[in-house]
Amino acid sequence: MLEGRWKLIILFHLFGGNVMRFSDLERAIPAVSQKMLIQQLRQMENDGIVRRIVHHQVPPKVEYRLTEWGQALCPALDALLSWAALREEMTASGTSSDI
Amino acid sequence: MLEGRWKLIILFHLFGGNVMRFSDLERAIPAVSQKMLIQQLRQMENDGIVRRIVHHQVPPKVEYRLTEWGQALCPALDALLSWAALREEMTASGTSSDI
DNA sequence: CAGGATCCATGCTGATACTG
DNA sequence: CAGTATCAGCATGGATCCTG
Repeated sequence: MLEGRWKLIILFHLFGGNVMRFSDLERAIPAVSQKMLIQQLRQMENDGIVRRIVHHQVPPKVEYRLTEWGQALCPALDALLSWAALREEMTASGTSSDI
Repeated sequence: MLEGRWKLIILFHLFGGNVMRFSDLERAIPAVSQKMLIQQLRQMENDGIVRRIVHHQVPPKVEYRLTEWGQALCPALDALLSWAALREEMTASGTSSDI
């Protein structure tokens, strides 16, 4: 469901009702390849977390946003983030958040 | 941190302060191989999520439990579970929880 | 009982090139 | 712009056998 290196990173960019185009996400996450980006977006689309909106134009325009259910994930991920942050209080190890 | 197929499953068995022996975990999670079980336990030990307690006996006895920080993960995972459960209310798709 | 060691299959990942 | 196709590399996962 949420496995895959990029899912969470993508979600963080989509939270708060953010609507992003494919190229927006590419720019926001420079480390990801197009293949991985589209792959993980498609998976989340199938899982009902992300909604894909195609605007039939030239040039093409495709937007991604969270579904209602996807938005509901927000508090859970916040809890995970604060858990990860809690570690730094206890150990002061400088590695940033990989959940 | 929490990647790997078995981490969450292991954690669920350890929550609530549960103390389990290696063989207990093997029995509780029949699908996991010994190699995977020990590997993921070791990783979580290194990450400070799980504590490993060796009793020097014959036969050997090794117990696993959560660290303080590991216990702190509980509410976050609960949030994830209720999120997953929310799906069934909305879609009624019978697939059980894979997060 | 609680692992360690080894070998092997799979799959995820990424770089690159191409398309409607 | 928003993808698709292809190929290669490495990590992950698993089965089996062995040990203190």
